[in-house]
Amino acid sequence: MPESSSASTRRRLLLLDGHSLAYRAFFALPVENFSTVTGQHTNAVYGFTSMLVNVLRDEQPTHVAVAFDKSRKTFRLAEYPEYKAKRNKTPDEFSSQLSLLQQLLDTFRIQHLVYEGFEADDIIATLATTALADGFEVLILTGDRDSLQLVTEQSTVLYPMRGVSELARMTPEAVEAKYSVPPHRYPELAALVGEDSDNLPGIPGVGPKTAAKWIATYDGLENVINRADEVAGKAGENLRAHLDDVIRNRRLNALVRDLPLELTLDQTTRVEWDRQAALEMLDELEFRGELRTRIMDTLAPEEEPEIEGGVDLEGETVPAGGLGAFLAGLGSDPVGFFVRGSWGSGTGRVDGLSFALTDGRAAYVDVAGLTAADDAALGTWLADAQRPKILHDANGPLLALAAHGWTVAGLTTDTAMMAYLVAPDQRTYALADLTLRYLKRELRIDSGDDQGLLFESGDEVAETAMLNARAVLDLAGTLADELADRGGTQLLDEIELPLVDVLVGLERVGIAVDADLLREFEAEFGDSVREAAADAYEVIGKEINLGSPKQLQVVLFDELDMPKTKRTKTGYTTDADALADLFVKTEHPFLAHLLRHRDVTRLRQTVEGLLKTVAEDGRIHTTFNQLIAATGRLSSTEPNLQNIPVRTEEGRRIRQAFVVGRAGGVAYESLLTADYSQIEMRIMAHLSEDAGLIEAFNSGHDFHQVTAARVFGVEPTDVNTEMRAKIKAMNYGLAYGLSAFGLSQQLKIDTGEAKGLMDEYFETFGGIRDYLAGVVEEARRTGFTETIMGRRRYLPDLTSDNRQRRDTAERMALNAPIQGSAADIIKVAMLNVDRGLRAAQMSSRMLLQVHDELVFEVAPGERESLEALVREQMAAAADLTVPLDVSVGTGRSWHEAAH
DNA sequence: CAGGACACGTA
DNA sequence: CGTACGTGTCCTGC
Repeated sequence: MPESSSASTRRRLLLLDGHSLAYRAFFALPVENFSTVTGQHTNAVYGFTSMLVNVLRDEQPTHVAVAFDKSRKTFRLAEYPEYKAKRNKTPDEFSSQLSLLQQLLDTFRIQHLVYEGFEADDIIATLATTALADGFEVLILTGDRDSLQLVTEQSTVLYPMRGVSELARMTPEAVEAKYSVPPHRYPELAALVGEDSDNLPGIPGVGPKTAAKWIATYDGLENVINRADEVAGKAGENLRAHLDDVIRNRRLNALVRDLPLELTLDQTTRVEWDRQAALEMLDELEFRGELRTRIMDTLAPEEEPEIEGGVDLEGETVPAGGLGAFLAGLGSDPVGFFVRGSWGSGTGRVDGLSFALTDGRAAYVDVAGLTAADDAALGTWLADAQRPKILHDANGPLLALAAHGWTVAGLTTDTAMMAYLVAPDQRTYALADLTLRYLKRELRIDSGDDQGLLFESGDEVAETAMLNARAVLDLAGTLADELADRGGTQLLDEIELPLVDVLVGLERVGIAVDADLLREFEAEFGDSVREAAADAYEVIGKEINLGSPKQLQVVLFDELDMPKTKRTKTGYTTDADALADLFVKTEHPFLAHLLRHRDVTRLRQTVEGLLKTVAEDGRIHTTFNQLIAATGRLSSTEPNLQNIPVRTEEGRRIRQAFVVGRAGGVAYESLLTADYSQIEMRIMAHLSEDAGLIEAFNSGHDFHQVTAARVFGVEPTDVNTEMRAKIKAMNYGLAYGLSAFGLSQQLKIDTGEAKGLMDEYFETFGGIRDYLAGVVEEARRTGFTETIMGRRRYLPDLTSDNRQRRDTAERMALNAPIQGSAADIIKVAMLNVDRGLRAAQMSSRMLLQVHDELVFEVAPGERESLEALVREQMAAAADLTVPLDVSVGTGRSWHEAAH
């Protein structure tokens, strides 16, 4: 932002030609390197933004505006039908970026404007003229040389050279030096020379040198025209022959300086950005890295936050021995509670705690300084369900507290959780981001006192902790209203919030592994990797990096001259599907060795990754993230235990290393796995109310077989393997928004046949077709999809103009209610199983959740009762029109417990 | 050294 | 040109 000292004396207006700059950027930056996951191209937006940011940073204008062309139908076209006629049709990849660019400017709160029938240049000329008359200094950033006529001592044109990073500073001297005419005569020169890009032909054989000489000799174009008879030579002849063109050129390249614009100069004053909105916009554009930093750092520095009033905190640090008295004074009002510490892998450490109350009081305690009495008092307060506590992203803090020996009751809400349920597509729910977004204030300590922080110990750690606790408290109210508006309160209170404790339990317990066996696998897979590599090298006669797609492409497509596969951004794919295809076509043994190498390398990596995470207790403690998946699923990290191989026997063996463990000197008896069979199709049957599908589930026979029989009109016993496989692929693909093309790819049949198959399927199960169409239609109308438990996912792209974005959003809309309802159901099952285990005072423990599967450790003597409990609670987790079928298996390892 | 691209594991 | 994730490697660009 402009510094206040000079803002009153120095007013500097920056004007940009949005269209010409974006157009330049479009051709300067490779479009294929700039597109979002949804396929929206962004190279023009990127290049424009980069230029804009640099100029804002380097020139520090006090005012700024961007002009765009309205359409090609300008007064110039009306006068001269050939105007800009040579210009190629604007590529669609460019046009779609203009509205995006305007959105970006809105987000950055920068004025932009168009004027029907005129070009961006004319708008700029008008604004520049007004501003100069008003004593402004003017900067014009444009890729259009016509604007050079606007250059004066107070008005400079910045003209992009080569690409988008270098700007030529066109002052009167620079114009004169480059074109040998003063700026106001530049259009006269251009009229003589012509302008290719505007399809304005000039005089044949007359370039800038000759034109400049004439203008100098005769003192301006008017005299050149009047005294054309005097001009000697061939060029003079041509001049006389093309006088009309020159006059027309001059008329057309004169910029209009007096458009009746509604925008006043005052309105172009730079205003501070909404940081959060800017960040969201950059997220949407997938602008990361350097440009993002440059934008945020130079133009929306955190030093100047948009604060709506400070926060009054009456802070204190609780002295040693005084915690009991402090906590007693908290009463039963909700407390914003913040835990300073670290956590992960099923454990953690608490360094400090802070509390914030609605009356403005706040306090911080350092855990290292606690007396035994403090510790006990804190334990009592934490465990008291009648003392309401609000946490932000409670999972980690609860792990840390638990590691200290404290258990928490009375967690009434979780601010990160609420933000997730309100908008599950967000990338993070960091406290500072939410504070900015929902409370419109920055979460930070200011060196000044403008936050109204009354606490002045200079202890930044304590202050920060208290501010955080206060932010949590304040956010809770705002987010609770927001969530209630979206109908998510029950989902929070009855499912997500109680689930936190269950997940903390799973993470703390972990799952036992046989590390020795893992090491054996590591060695074994390592041997296989070396063998496969050696075999591969032998075939091609040299050693390359088999893990490098780039090197593989050289070998496969250049040296071995194999047929090209599907394109990727950087070349041709070498994925397993493509390699398998190539093998069918070429039978080249290199491919077999390469595929083998891929497989065993992958398995070795998986095993190595697991070994690295085995804790001292001989168990692996994954972290279940509850706030990641937009559909409501959990995710698992460090390590991801939801993607342990199972499809191939070789990979499945890794599951032998996940074994039954022991606790408190007692060996558990086995692992038990329980999973829902075809839960997504059952949800589909329930939601679509398709009679045929419901009947298929109630028949008790093999689901894919029964549905295949219906589609093909045969008896179930007459369904062959191929028919079943096709319908199975359909069944699975339905919930993903499968296309005929996708189905044909998967089944390796032609698209016509796949189309026929889909038609036949939808003919048979018309309820499904109607349901799927209805889901998308309703989501487009309401803006969101909803699961059976009321979990919403907002999909604004359903109304996008961009086909690819819209199609993607439609598939998300098809999938979200199905996948999300399945997530709801297994979460309810986890809660009920957990309650059941505690109610029956059983020692068996839940260990893992893998989307439709739960894994348990069976305490001695509890196998039957556990199986009964799990079956009952999983089946009863939702009341659907079809039964929820649960299959159970036990064994001493995850592998053996398969069924 | 960070981060994009690619590949691939699961439901 | 099928949804939802997490992780490892290679390799480019700062």
